[in-house]
Amino acid sequence: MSAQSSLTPIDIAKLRNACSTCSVRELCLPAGLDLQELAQVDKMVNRRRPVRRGDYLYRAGTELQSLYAIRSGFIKSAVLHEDGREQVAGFHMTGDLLGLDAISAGRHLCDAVALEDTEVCDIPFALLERLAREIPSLQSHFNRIMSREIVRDHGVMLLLGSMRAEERLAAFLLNLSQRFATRGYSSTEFNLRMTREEIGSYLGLKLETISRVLSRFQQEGLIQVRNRYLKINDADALRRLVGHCES
Amino acid sequence: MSAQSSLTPIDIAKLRNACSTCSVRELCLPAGLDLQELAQVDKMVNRRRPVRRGDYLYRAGTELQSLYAIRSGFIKSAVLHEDGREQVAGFHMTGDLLGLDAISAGRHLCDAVALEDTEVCDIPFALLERLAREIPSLQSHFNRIMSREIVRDHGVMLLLGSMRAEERLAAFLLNLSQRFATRGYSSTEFNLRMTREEIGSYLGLKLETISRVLSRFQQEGLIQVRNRYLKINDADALRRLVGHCES
DNA sequence: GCGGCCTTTTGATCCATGTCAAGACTCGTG
DNA sequence: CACGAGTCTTGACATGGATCAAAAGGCCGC
Repeated sequence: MSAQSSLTPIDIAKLRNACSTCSVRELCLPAGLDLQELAQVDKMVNRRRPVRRGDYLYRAGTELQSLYAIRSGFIKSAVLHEDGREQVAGFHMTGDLLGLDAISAGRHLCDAVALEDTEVCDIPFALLERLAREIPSLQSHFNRIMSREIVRDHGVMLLLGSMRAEERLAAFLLNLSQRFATRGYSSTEFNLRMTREEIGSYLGLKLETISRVLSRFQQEGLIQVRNRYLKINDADALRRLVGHCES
Repeated sequence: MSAQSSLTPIDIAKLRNACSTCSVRELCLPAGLDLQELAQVDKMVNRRRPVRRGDYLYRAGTELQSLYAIRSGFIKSAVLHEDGREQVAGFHMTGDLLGLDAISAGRHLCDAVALEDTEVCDIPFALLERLAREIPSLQSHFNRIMSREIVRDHGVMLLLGSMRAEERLAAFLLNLSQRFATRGYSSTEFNLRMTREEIGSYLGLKLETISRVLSRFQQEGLIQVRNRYLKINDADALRRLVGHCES
């Protein structure tokens, strides 16, 4: 199916570059593209865009133009209630693909805000659909990405529906830890990019509860926290806390 | 793109039949298929399968073979914790497509159990992917279905994360009501297919709470309940209760 | 039609988390 | 360097929903 075996080292380097520089390894690396396909993908994803801390990547209600792959940085997505409350739907980091929920209605249903200076790759959705039509493995991979998002959401539902505050926060920290590890950063030491309030919103808890539970974890020696800095001392203990509920 | 204009009345009848009899109007109706495509879809979806009340459609851990479109009946999907607790992830009725979360890992991650005698259409996933490759509008539609599932999940997350018991139950009843209406049934009078415990699991509440809130709604004249029978007297009041949080 | 099991209702009490409030810390800016 | 806004911590108290318990009602097989 693929002409992968005919790739020269230069092609491979180019491919690797196209993927890693644009954080679409998520999207194209496992797809097994040939040279021509590569050129197409190259064209598609070579539209970088910086988003400064506090700026919106997109807002609820706007038309879906592109999906966005995070090249670097940190973004939260959130739905806004009419009464001003906001519910954080997810935190996204390097390599994550944003905007999937907009495909359904053709317009975004949540806001995406950068929590630190961020660079994304702009992936025009129409172009992606067209390309995926021509490159079956790309389509197949895209299906899996969508499905993975559904699985992730089910995990959050489980967390919100059946875990207590301590369990939720432990699960959250472990999840962050693991995602940093996957990206080559320390799994035990990192800076939170979000406020206690945002964590609380995501976990269905109030900011005071987040603060209290973090303090308790620290007292018990499981972690060290100071403001946004966080160090995990005893990941196993956290895992035991989460106990029977893995997402 | 499509040869739709060349369809004879007979073809159209056949198409309508293929769709309505198998509850894949969800999947194929909006796709604008031509005759040959129709034949292919026909082949794909003409595998019906009955599932008796209490039986599993699939179990967590089993390999993904097919997606399932519900032709009639009622199915719950649930993830099982190691400790035996279960978390209901969704209730599904006629026309719904099940199994999307399995695409990610190639195996099912939750159980699907029939809450009443049910008939589903078996849609081999490999075949669906192949067909979608040949019929762009089918692929496009499938993307939207996946996205819609993500949107639905976000709605549940919002409900679990930021609504109180009364609001959750009101939202749940309105959602059921609306889905029955869409399918041509009464929006105000229907039988619940699930136990209080299952509702509670879905909404992140205990069965006693469900029972109590239902009783309270009844006292206030919003609904009438007797066992599984439910009648909505004042949908507007329920909507006001849910207030600012629409999913 | 009876007996047993599952589901539902309702009451009493408890507890985890929310709410309210005060003060401390942090960081960016004038 | 001081100020002020935003963020975080901690305490006291309130409360929604969980838990425990008992009894009633419905359903199914015999």
